[in-house]
Amino acid sequence: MPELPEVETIVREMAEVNLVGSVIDSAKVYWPRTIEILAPDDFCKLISGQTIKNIGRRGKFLVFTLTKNILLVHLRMTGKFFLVDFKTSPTSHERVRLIFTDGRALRFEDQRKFGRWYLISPEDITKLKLGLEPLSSEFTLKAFKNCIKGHTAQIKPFLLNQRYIAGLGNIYVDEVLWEAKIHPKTPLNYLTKEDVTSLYHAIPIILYRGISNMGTTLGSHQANYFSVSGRRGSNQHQLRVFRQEGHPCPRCKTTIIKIIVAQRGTHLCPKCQVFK
DNA sequence: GTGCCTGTTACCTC
DNA sequence: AGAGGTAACAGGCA
Repeated sequence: MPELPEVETIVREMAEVNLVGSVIDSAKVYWPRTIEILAPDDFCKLISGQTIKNIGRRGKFLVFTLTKNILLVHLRMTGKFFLVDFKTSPTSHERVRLIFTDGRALRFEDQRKFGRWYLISPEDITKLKLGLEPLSSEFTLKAFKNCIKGHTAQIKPFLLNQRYIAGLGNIYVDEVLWEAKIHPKTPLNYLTKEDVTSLYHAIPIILYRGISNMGTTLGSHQANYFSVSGRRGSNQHQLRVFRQEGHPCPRCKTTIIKIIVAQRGTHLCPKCQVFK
């Protein structure tokens, strides 16, 4: 669930609640496999005493710049952060907790246990196999064309692959392809020049919309996306095709259908997005 | 209870 | 290169 807009919302909210500048007093690990690379004890020892100098994002990774290290967090399916008082007891899905010297604590909940934390040295951030940042200045039409060049894969799995463009997941890819009027199974080498241009423009449009709506929170159950303060996003009300099967296409009123592409549920308008 | 579905990614084989 | 399958894991849902 958390894709680029959700992660970006979390980053911004962490700044709003003045997490930058906080000093980590200690850490607790309730599910060891959340911590990659280091043994949980070593992780806790190493991170204790460090100050959060900055909080940013790279693709779907949260990037905490600490005094000595970089902390990368990937939320995968159900990872969530909450700011609590350090006295609050851990919840059943709490996997890691950072306790700050001011009495606050950052709780990491992750129902499905796929979320991962990586405490690395600053140099190692370059080892992330991530492609273009779609909302940065590096995402030019030229760079986009260049990253497509030579590939023959279907467009949807390509857009989901973080090594080419970083940050898109199943929801936003379906929305992008609807916006650009491209069928999800279209091979990259079949895209016209016009297709590539509309795709290039659709990506930031869809991502910025998601961010301005503070992310997508589908349904009501707990596994969903919630921001650090427990706020829901509202982008689910702006989805044009994702989980809209049976409803009319907002553009042409044709009934939205759901198919499977690369083993992923895929939503599209069969009239706007014709397979060529 | 049973089987199927789910927003992510890594790893494997062909 | 890319397609397809499996796995990690838990819970909702019919």
